[in-house]
Amino acid sequence: MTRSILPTDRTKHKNHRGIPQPALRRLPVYYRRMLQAIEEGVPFVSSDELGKSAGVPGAQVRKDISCLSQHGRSGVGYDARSMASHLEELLGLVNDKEAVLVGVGNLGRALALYPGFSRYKLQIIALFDNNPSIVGQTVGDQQILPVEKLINLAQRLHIQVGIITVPAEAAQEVANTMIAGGIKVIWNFAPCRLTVPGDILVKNEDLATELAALSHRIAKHKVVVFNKAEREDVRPK
Amino acid sequence: MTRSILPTDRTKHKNHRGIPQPALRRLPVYYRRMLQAIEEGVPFVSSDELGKSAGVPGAQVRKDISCLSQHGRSGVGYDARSMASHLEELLGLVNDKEAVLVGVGNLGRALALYPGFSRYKLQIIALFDNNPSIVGQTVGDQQILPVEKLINLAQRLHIQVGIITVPAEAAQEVANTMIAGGIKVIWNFAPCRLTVPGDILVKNEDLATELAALSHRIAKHKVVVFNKAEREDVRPK
DNA sequence: TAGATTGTTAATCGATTAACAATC
DNA sequence: TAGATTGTTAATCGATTAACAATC
Repeated sequence: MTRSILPTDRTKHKNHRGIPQPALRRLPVYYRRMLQAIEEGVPFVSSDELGKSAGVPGAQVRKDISCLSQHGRSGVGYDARSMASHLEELLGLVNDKEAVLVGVGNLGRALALYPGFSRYKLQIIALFDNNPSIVGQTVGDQQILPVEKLINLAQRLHIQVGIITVPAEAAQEVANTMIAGGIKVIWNFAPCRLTVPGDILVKNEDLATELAALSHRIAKHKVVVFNKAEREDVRPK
Repeated sequence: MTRSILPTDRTKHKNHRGIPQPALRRLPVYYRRMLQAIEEGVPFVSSDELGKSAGVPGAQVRKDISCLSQHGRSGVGYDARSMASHLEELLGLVNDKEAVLVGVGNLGRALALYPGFSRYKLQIIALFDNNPSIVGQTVGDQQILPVEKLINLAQRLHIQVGIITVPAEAAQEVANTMIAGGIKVIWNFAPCRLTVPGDILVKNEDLATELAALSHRIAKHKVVVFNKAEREDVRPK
């Protein structure tokens, strides 16, 4: 009888990585639905109702919420107020998150001025660019600073988040600079993968890739619609 | 013996919905990697190499590519040129896709000027807004038109794609207008779900939701990093 | 031939959905 | 009590990974 501390150990690490990704992406949708309910003065929302906002069945919603330490009331639904504040906590929407943004082109400008961010407590506290002709300009009420000042500023203010909105070619170098400045989370809008140390969290937001995938579906979509019409034509009576 | 044309028919509709979503989102990444190889003059790329760009193992890449009608060469890899042009075809990057954009705020402006789109043959051929103070202005070389002109223009030019970059409150109405203009694919950047007929394809690009999910991971991330450091401190020797 | 890498099958993993007793 | 809706288990579905014979 060999004592085995080998892969044979099949303990299900149920919350090994916490909430599963797909569920995590639905929670903000539930959160918004709850805010809506509160605004409308509706005190409870059912799982089916929540499911409609996210495009999933009620069973999925109940599963998602079951990994929270939050409970609904049988026959009634989920308490909008308590669920909303619980989700706020869980999603970290109550924590201030300070960010710097590098690359003040059109996209950078748009993000710097996007009102949705401050609602979720993401504050872009400094803008950087390496183009001398725009350094010194202001966006909103913020001056654009030269990239050379990034490391020092990020370190001094213990910035957590860096947003990259430069062209793909420059993205890796900007990432390196951010990391040198102690930034731990990078939100990358450049269409490329970044190489980073293991303790850095990178979230890619790649519009070009999204468009390429969408493009396929557009082509496909036309065919489907066409076939549908064809079938209707052919159908007797 | 009953002839059954019922749900009992378990034919595996392998390509029922064509390429699985997750694979579809990786293909553009492979495509970009192939372009890079071509540029570098490297004629073949292996599945492991492709996997690195997408952050998946080589086996996954081979699986993904196996649903294309494209084949690699054992012991060598995939031909960069032939694979690139095949992916271009499959993803519909060769087809011209004409789009209109409604909501010329900062984000709309950024998208209208985004160079990545034209590379994939998405052409934004008209910009609309309902704010009289910006109607008539130009962005790039395009005039901003009043929304009232959308239906007519979309119908006349058989526009396929509509891009929504208005605030959440206005998004549904804009979507309705687009649909009335015969638009079949909607790329929605407003943080809300749209209600549309079944033959309309909606792709949501919801930055606020992404941020909320990211926010959770930021909070989580700090804990993980902290624990790691803790463990290192505690470790003997 | 020897070495590398494919295409594919089978095993694993994880997420979605259906169903229903428990509960308000 | 009757009706509605939860929380959870079991069944299903689909995607990822491992492994390896076939092939260049």
